Amino acid sequence: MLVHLKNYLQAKLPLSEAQFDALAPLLLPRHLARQQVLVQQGEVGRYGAFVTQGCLRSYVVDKKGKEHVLQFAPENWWIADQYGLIHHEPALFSIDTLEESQVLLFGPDFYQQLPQLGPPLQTFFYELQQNSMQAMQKRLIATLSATAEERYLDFIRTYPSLAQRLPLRLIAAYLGITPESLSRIRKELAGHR
Amino acid sequence: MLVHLKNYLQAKLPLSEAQFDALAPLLLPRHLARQQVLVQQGEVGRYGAFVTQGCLRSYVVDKKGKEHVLQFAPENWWIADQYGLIHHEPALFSIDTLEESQVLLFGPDFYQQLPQLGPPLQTFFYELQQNSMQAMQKRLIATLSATAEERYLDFIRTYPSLAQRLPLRLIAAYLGITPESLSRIRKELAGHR
DNA sequence: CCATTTTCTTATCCTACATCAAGGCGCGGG
DNA sequence: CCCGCGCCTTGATGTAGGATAAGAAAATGG
Repeated sequence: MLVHLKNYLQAKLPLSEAQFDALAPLLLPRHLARQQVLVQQGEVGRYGAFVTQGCLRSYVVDKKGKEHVLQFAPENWWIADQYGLIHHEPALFSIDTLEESQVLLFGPDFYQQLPQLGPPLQTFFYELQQNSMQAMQKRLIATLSATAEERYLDFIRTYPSLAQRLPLRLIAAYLGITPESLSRIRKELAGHR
Repeated sequence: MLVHLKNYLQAKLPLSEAQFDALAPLLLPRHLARQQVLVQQGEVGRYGAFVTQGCLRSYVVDKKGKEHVLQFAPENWWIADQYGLIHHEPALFSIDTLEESQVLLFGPDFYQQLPQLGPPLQTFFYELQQNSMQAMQKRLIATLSATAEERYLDFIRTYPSLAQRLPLRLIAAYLGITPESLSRIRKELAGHR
């Protein structure tokens, strides 16, 4: 599965064999069944993941027991509680698999080793972080200012492959509405064609 | 006003005179009147700011003309559209002053020069960014899962000094509700004492 | 220091979405 | 084959917060 990561990286930046070989030992290939919990909200997590196959998500469970999905991570996405991992603090959210998946796990050492991996990789991960920050900002803005229907259309744009692949209750948990409401929104949208 | 920043930094990390002197030229002290726009949503911004006096905010205006506040920045806070600044891209949000303020402005060069400022400062700004990432995550989670009243209590905890200092419509724009609703919530809370 | 604008409150009515409840459909296991 | 069970839909009703309006209080600026 490491070869998958190599292809992914080489498509995005110039990367020598030596540089990739320095990165590889930090990553642990792993096969995960469906519904496996990788990080548990409130506990100190040990891993983040790069997804080569399948799909993961990060989510919180609120006091009323309701789930809220923060992020989906299908193929070629990174997912982690970066802050908790680096600072060895309890995670704000959980991470689990939605399907049988292939992942490359990394621990806190990954972030410590980053500076030694050379400028191209270091810059790449730095930008990755900035992108994720910006994505989060956009999401907050959308949550504050858009209707459920607009956010659903946004979701389809962000994760085109997932709209059909995931059960509707997960999409609803991402949008911050109930499955019933999403069902009605879909009906509404279907009618308008 | 640079001395203000120096005190702030020295309280947080070991910092030599030479290191501070390398940082100082990147910062432009500036006095701003109330309601001055520093960054305009949709335009390429030129500055971020460290606030030594007064208060700024970042916010978006949605298509219905409603304002949504992303962040407040009173004394000793940093505020910037980091992504847009670094990538010379149009800002996702605006930044303006809520009061007459003293700030230290910085441009895109600030981020370019960071690696040359030495480990303590570089690490500090790296962690600053992680904190802001985590704050954003917490905020997204709260927006998705908490009621307006809970978020108001959260706000008071996050910005104790601002609850009395800012007009209620700004707090409402931060919480994602109308001033009328916030007024009701306050009444409700006052009654329960 | 007055005129004007902004700010805050309160009341009434309205709407997007939640909650509760029931029924249909596809699907894997005995 | 049919039972049970997620999953999705649909309907009826409830509710948090929005929209609108109006008036009092406070801040701002000429």
